[in-house]
Amino acid sequence: MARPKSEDKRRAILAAATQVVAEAGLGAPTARIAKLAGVAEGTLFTYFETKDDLLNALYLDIKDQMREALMSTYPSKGSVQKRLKHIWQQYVTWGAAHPHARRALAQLDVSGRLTPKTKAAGALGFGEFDVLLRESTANGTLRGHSPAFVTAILTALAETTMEFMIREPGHAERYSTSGFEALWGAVGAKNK
Amino acid sequence: MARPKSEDKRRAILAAATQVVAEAGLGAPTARIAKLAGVAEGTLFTYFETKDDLLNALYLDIKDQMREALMSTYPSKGSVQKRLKHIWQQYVTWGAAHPHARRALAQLDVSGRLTPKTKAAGALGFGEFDVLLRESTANGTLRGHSPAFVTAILTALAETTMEFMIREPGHAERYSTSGFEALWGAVGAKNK
Amino acid sequence: MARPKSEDKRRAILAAATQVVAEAGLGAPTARIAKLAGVAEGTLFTYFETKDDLLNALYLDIKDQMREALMSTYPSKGSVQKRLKHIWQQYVTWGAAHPHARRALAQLDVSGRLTPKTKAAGALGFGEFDVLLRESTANGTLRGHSPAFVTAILTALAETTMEFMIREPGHAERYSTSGFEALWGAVGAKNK
Amino acid sequence: MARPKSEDKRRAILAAATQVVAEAGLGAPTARIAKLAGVAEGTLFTYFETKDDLLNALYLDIKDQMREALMSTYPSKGSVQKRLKHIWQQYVTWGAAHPHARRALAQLDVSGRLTPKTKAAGALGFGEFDVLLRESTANGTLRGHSPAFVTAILTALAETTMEFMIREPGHAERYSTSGFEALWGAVGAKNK
DNA sequence: AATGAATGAGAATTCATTCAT
DNA sequence: AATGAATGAATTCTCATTCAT
Repeated sequence: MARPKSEDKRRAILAAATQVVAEAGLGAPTARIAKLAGVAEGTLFTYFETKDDLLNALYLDIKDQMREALMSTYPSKGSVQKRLKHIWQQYVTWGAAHPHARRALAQLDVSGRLTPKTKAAGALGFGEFDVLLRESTANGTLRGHSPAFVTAILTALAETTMEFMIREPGHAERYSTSGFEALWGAVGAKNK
Repeated sequence: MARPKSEDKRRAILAAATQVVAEAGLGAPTARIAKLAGVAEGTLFTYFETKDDLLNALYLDIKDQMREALMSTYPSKGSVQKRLKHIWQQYVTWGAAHPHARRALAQLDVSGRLTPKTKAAGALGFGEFDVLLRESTANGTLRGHSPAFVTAILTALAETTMEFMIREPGHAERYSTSGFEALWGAVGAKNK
Repeated sequence: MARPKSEDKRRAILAAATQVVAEAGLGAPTARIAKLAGVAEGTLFTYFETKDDLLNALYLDIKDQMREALMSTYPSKGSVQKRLKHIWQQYVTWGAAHPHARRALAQLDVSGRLTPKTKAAGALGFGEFDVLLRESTANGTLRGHSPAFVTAILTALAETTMEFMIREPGHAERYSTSGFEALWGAVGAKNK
Repeated sequence: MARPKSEDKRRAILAAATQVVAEAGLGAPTARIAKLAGVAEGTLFTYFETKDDLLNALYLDIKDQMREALMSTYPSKGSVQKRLKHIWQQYVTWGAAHPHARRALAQLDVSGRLTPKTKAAGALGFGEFDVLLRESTANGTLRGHSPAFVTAILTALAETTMEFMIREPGHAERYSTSGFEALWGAVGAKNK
């Protein structure tokens, strides 16, 4: 066989795309991405047929990284609050540490260039966390909200929190804590 | 002297831009905006020197509309919760009723094409609401968060809530209520 | 109104396209056509939306010129042979005088880039000549061939003749005469 | 020594090229030809150094097939008309049976990508037919036209005839006959 | 001021050809 | 020899902006 497609190159292109999209938006030239990735302009298209394909793959890739960060050390046991807190911690830590990924994700999310399939695949696979949500929302530990609404609130508050953590790194720790308190106040069972 | 610039045309362009940006993103051609506004391609540029100028003006314009919706009937008196709830109600009602404006705003917010000046001006001018925030965060009625953080949380939860209100119009009322409860749980003083 | 579209520019583009297509085939860059026409690359596309549109317009334009050359002095009276000879003379004279147009036409004809509509429109409008053909093929003056077949034969022999006229300009006259004799022998009523 | 080049592959590439060029013109990607031929993209270039080389080889190959069809059963004896008719029959039968080859040939002929050498080689080698032409044109049996002109007329009328045979297969036989009558009328000695 | 044609610098993508495997 | 990934110049078309009318 001839040279096989290189996983390294694929990763380099995705990494470059993350940065370039974060910095310059979805209008960023594929040429710039290719250059930053260290491949020829045409090579990008042997790995991703079109720019939209690249964008969709990028979305899934970032979601994968995020999922890995959130779920790999997820504790199956412990109170709802404890498990939720774990997710929260991992999430904001990851997000604050990967501003490019976060920003690219934000652009992609509102872009209208993701296929329904991509959106669906991106949402999937948070496994045990989904279980936690379904159970807790059902039995009232997380009020009576729907799991989707709770996830959306979690995401929204986490994004907000990360924003502040990045803006004021000195107070990152404090924001993370405040953020979680806000989340728990928002969705945790009403205290008597 | 020649004809003075027409305020009508300016408004038509902004309205068209709102819709086009909402539907097609920031990459949407100025020609499309001009056409929808019913003016010539070149005319757009006598009202806004560059596309970025238009985008910045659009951001401020939508923020203005939002402000008008939130603040025009703002009650100076009443409990913190009551006044906050008023803001909330106006906000999500406006947002659910103006999906184009909301979507355009979301695109603009993450675009990197707004000048710091525009961002600042957009945040300003919520007048009495700012006072409420500053006082309440100071005296503990709204926990100890900074006013900026509280505003960000409010915005984030409201956006999330609107999303669901638009997606499931039949349950709009319920989402609005749940959303406010979440907000109050998140930022209201800790119930003993 | 602003600058109106210029008929001169349209003609310049078509003329340039004729030459460039004749010389370099249908793969010829639009940039080269624009340059030869003395307009900017983008301008070409304000006159013809796509390259295919240009090609179709070019086909019709050349056909128009041809039609003009063949039919403008067409004699309504006279024998079938006389009228056919007139067409022949005009045709080969025009063709030998416009080698670029002829060559471009040949490329377009076999290209598969002409719409059925264009092909149909190009064939139309040879008016009185069509009448001549229909009548003469019906009454046997032109054997029993169908009008379409006779036209095709006429075209094929004319093309061949022009080829030789251009290749050996010194014998142009003689080829034209020989060509017509061949045509008349091919399609004229069988001599007793 | 490494594997010798395979004649099978060479033929597969030429066959694929015939079809692809017929269907998509000379602009057709070499990759598509290679794929249809069942070889790798790069392999095509070990058999033909450049695309133009392939195109020139293709032209000669199709001409060879044609020659084979026309000349293999050529009767050395018989009247001029009889021998000419044999050529005609073989020609239009072959052409109607190989539309791809015919169409590819037409594209190549007007393409400007054939070298003079190729054009010359393609015209050569019709052996005894050339003899027939030279003698008959000289002694007046085929009027006084030059052999080249007669060949061109033959080709032109045959192409036209084939077009109609393919378009209306039900009348193929009739067109073949009519076509030859036209040819004989065109070039046969003037009937007294 | 209003118009829309004109401009030309990109943009995404294609493709003949090369070359590592 | 065979493969197909890699290359980057070339291509068609778009679009913000300018400018003649």
